[in-house]
Amino acid sequence: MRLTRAGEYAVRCVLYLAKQGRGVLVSRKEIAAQADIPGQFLAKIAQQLARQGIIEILQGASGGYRLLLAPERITLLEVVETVIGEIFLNDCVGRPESCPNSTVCAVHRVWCRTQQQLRNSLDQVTFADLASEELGTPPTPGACCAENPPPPEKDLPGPA
Amino acid sequence: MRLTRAGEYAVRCVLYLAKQGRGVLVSRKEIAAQADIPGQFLAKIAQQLARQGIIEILQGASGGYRLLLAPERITLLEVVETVIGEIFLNDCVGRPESCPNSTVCAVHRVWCRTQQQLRNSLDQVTFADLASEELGTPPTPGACCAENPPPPEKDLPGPA
DNA sequence: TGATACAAGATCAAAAAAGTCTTATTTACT
DNA sequence: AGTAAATAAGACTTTTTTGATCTTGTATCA
Repeated sequence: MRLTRAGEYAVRCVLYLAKQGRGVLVSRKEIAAQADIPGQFLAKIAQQLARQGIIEILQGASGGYRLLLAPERITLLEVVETVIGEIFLNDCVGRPESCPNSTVCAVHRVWCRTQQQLRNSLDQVTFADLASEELGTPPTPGACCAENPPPPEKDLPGPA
Repeated sequence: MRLTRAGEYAVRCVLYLAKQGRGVLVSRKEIAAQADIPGQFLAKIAQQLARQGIIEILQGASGGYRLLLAPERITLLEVVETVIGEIFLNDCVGRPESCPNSTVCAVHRVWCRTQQQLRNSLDQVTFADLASEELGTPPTPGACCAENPPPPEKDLPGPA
């Protein structure tokens, strides 16, 4: 139930490229070193990103990768799903046949709805947002998790 | 990036018990058969649910499981997290040390926020909702995924 | 034409998930 | 008390997924 390493690497890669600016050629070696990604692994991820049209790969000596699209047009969802496939919270959502009664199943509907919500959220964040936020604004102290505690624990009466 | 089978089974188990009514004793065998869960696997899952105080386990001949709480007080999130642990969309959220610059990282903040949103959504669905919806209301034709298509594909200009 | 850089698929290793097995304990019934 | 029926608990096994590397091949520049 979490992002895979490949997904994380893809995000790092695109973010690094976004920071350099669209169209700027960067060697795989540099990205791997700077973003802390195993070189060969990055190669495979990059190929997926290229197939998706997000980056362009230049071969040959002094080859490398560069961002093909404007960072404003690349969303977090896009990059993540390019690498890990469409996000499914539950098998039954992705493969209806795995759940014979999915049309009747109330739980099924909840998963569908929640999943869409999640995907929409990720689809609203662009790499322009991410890059600028990271270059400019300082940490925005406490804008993160600490301020968004998990839903309050239900006050269970405790095991009888 | 999806619910594990154990999580799915836990939901099925609790839902089945919720349909029978709170406090009604049901044998593990029956649950396993009706909800299509491997018996031994169910045993382990049930133990976790019991530890959490959601169900009660009765041993001995004519033993079985029963719902300890009112279905209105059990949320989908609770059941799921009881079995698979707290939901993390990304490693860096769960273990800040795995991402040295999490305070600066814009992506990190997005994951945090989105994760909270997801968890909140699941926390708002109770098993009373699920059970009643399944017993009463018919399929609500097309209230599901089909009506909630994935975020429109960004119109990528395609690989140059 | 050789050195450098990426491509692409095969392969390997480690981790997680899914399920099973075995032994022990608890309870009901006779 | 003794036996059968039910679950407990943890070890163990198998399968799948993930993460990463290796190898061979192709493209480009000097």
